[in-house]
Amino acid sequence: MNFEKENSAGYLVNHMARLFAKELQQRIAPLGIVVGQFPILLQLWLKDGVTQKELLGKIDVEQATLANTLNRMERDGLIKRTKNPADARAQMIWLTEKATAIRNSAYESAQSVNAEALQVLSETEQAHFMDYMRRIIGKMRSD
Amino acid sequence: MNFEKENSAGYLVNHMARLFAKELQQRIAPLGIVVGQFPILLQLWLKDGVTQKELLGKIDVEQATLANTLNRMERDGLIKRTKNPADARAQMIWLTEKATAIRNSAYESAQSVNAEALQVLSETEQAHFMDYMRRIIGKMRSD
DNA sequence: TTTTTTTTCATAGCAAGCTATGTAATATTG
DNA sequence: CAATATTACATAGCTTGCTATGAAAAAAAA
Repeated sequence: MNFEKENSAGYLVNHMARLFAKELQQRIAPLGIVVGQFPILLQLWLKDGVTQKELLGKIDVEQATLANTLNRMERDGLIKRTKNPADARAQMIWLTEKATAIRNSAYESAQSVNAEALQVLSETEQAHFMDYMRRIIGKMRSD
Repeated sequence: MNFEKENSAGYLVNHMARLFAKELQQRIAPLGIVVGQFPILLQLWLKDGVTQKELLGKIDVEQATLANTLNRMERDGLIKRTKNPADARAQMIWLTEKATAIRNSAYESAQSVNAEALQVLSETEQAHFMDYMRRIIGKMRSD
């Protein structure tokens, strides 16, 4: 029995993910942010002043991962946290000026990584590729 | 300007990779191995008694990552290292009995993860999906 | 009201990945 | 041969992710 990594979906998926992350990392480094902060920023750019719980519902990582990343974001001056008057356990998470200022540049970085990576596929293929990923993710999260 | 993560290839790729890893992790845990060791084992099952350099050439991680993972594999009794008589800097890496014994079970675990994940795609779609990933990876490694 | 359960977040501890840098052995060059 | 460069691997230090567990506040139940 043999097992060729180039024929293993899991292997390719993992490799591809690291290449995407590495590329994005390089492009956003000048903005003073890192890849793990990206999904959180995306959500906070849509709406801040939310609790960690609310954020967690929008982001596909575990609670502990989010908590740790938020700590680093606070350390890096990207977010601030205020008390929630309605619930002493929860806090409200707010973007700083620094974080709001880089929004468009960050969007552009991500868009350009995506566009360049998918450049090897035709428009139709790109659409299929995205569709396949959404279906696979949908399946895997559910079981 | 808006940015929907569900429309971002990079986001989906990252999410999918974590789902694959999590799934594989669960299935190989009983074998006494973890996901990061998997690619290295795959290669060593093909051919052991190699130097770290040789291994590195077959595996898509950085040298430091490989060195660290090899240390944990040695700690976990999966590999042993012997001196290379021809070059005192290099060592030869050998699988232990424990590692060779789990080979087929490990293959099966990975195959089943792949098969179940891709189950949501038709045979043709699966082939296209793999092809797309190989093309994207090929593009991204080269620049 | 007191007790118990649940909720919200934090922390500990680990793996896996990266970049940057160190170290000893080998190869090359002057 | 001596000096220098390169090679093979290790180590330091960080981020991102996970599971498991703890702690305090809030909610529910007794």
